[in-house]
Amino acid sequence: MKPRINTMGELSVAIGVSRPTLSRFFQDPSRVKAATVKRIEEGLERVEYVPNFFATRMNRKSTDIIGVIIPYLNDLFFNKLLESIEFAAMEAGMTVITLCSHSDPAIEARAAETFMSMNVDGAVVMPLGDHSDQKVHFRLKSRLPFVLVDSRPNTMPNVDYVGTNHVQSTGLITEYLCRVGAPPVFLAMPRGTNFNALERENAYILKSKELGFAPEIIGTEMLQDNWHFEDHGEAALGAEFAQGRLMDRSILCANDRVAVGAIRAAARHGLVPGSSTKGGLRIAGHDENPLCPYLNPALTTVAQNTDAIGKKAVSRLLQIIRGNVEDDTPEITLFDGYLKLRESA
Amino acid sequence: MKPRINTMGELSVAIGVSRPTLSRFFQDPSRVKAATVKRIEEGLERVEYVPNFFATRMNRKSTDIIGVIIPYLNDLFFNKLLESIEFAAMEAGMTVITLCSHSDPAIEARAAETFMSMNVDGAVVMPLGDHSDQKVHFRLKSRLPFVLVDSRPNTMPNVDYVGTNHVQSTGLITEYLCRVGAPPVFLAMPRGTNFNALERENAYILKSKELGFAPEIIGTEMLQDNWHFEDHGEAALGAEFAQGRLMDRSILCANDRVAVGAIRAAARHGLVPGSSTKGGLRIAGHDENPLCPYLNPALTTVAQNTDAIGKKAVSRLLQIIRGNVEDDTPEITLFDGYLKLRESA
DNA sequence: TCCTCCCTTTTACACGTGTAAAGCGTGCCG
DNA sequence: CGGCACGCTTTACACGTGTAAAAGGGAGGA
Repeated sequence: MKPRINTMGELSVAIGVSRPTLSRFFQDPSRVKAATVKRIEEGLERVEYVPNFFATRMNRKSTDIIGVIIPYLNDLFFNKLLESIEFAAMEAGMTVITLCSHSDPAIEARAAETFMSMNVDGAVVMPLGDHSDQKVHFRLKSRLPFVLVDSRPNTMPNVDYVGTNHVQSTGLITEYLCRVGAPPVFLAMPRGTNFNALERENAYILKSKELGFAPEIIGTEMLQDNWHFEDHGEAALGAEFAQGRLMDRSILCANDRVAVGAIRAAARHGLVPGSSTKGGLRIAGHDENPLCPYLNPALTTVAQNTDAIGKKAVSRLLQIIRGNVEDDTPEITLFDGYLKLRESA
Repeated sequence: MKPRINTMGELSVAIGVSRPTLSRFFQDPSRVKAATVKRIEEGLERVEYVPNFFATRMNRKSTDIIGVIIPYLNDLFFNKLLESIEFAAMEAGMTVITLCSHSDPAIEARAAETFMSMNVDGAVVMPLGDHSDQKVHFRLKSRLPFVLVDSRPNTMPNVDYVGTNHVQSTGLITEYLCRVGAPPVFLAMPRGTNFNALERENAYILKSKELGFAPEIIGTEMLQDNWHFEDHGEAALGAEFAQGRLMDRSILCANDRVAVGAIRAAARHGLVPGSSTKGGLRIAGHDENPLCPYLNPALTTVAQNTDAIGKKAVSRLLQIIRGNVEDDTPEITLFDGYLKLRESA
């Protein structure tokens, strides 16, 4: 076992280089002459030393940390977004610390406090649908560079935001469904749960006017008492099928998890949604949840460009952090969705 | 806006309470007289102050942080495990910091260094199947309380470990499949990728000897060049179906993600695996991935007790941290799996 | 009125590293 | 050989909080 060394001071006597030089070395080796770098690196080979994370961050003007808040862990879509954010931040040399709200506004609030107490350089927040405490977001915004991602309360128009253009994305899939069959019915989320679902619903109505068909919307009420989107989709569409309705229609779901439930409802009624069957049931979703290709039938959907969203969120944050902003006008960036045609529609 | 205060020193003059008393208050209000607590709390109402996370952790003997390493983000099973760990740690008053390996041993190694530099009280690691650099785990183990979770290299028998008893769990589903139909074929993972899959394969062979049938194993070779377990399952079973084989057998898959692919392969060949069809194709998995109930058909599987595993990992870690261990014998805890009977088998 | 106990304040030092300023040694150039 | 620039060392102070020891103050009891 190598001898263990706890402080930079001990290390400096152990390898015969002054402490300030070591400090510069650990921050950026190029600030130290090559020969000295070699001597330090050889010394580190013979010894067990790790600089103290807290001590280093306490004194730097910048902590090089980006805090990310994710709403819950049981949804691969958010994990994909998180992955994209983490890679973008890694590339920029930032350390990412992720905290999860676990569907609880109180936990989200605590996470925000933790980030403030850490003096993170900036924060990326994916909110809890309608359930976030907006005071928490305002507080974060007032204290540090802050970007909202994925969804946005309509009461916060003055915050940097990166997301999907739901008018475009929902319009795209609506047009597609009209092109290959009868105009779709919209399977919504219950009221008061999810900004994105409501935006898509409105985009669907808009597109229906443009194309000249009468919008039909189901699933606006909560039939289930739990919070699983899949169960909501299954219950809402199942109720229609039970009355013999909609069995040969196109169903556009507010998101993929609702669509998963819709497909289950179809299976229970002996129906197989599909693009190949002429004039039959079709089901489409929204988001491109990673499990879409593996469903039976594989789910046709509109992909959100999670890669672009994550990259943009990080680059915008860095722009604010580094002060490369002429004015403090918040920037709203919306990426287009793109069709993912599979078996279900 | 409330006036912003940056240090405990400023706060102490602002509300007229000495700094050491404030320090005690923030660590544990019960160590301060009730009247003083009230005065401090009233003061905090009028002022904007957050204690510095780094400064507090630097000087305490204990950082109250548990570090968790998760192998990748695109698998809900690990997220479920993480959720259980986070709740258990939260209940114990610990802060959890999670870092993701993103399938890359180098990133995993960096995460381990980060935890060591943070002086976390302990670390929970879910390894990268066969791909973790074991030196990293040994290094962590030598420096701090350390528990391995979910999977374990056979070269690390002397480390605390919490997981599932695969002999029991695989035996259970094997027995079930034998009870309701012909003895199952085992759909394995390619060699050199996954300790758990191999353990289950061995458990299957063991049980086949006990029940007196000849084990049949497919999928030990990698047909796909990518790393998606689902694609492996689809390719391996699809190759059998293409030859007209196994179309009326029970298929026991090494895990649920492989089973997802197996179900896809069945669908492509016009087969519907199911428990209801007499003598027909059956497909079963292992793990109870959260998406199992939403597949078509819903996947029969053996659930790992993720809740118990997460709780035990945290409680064992706390036991080591608090020194409540008589000797340093590593503790191996294996929980039983339990059947989740659904449509597919 | 005095004593005692409890909680607070005061004072001082500690944690491990960042960072600025001044002094020193070395090698290069003319 | 003298001068200069560069990079290192030395020295000193800073960050924000933990923590220990000693001194102070107020309430309660005798």
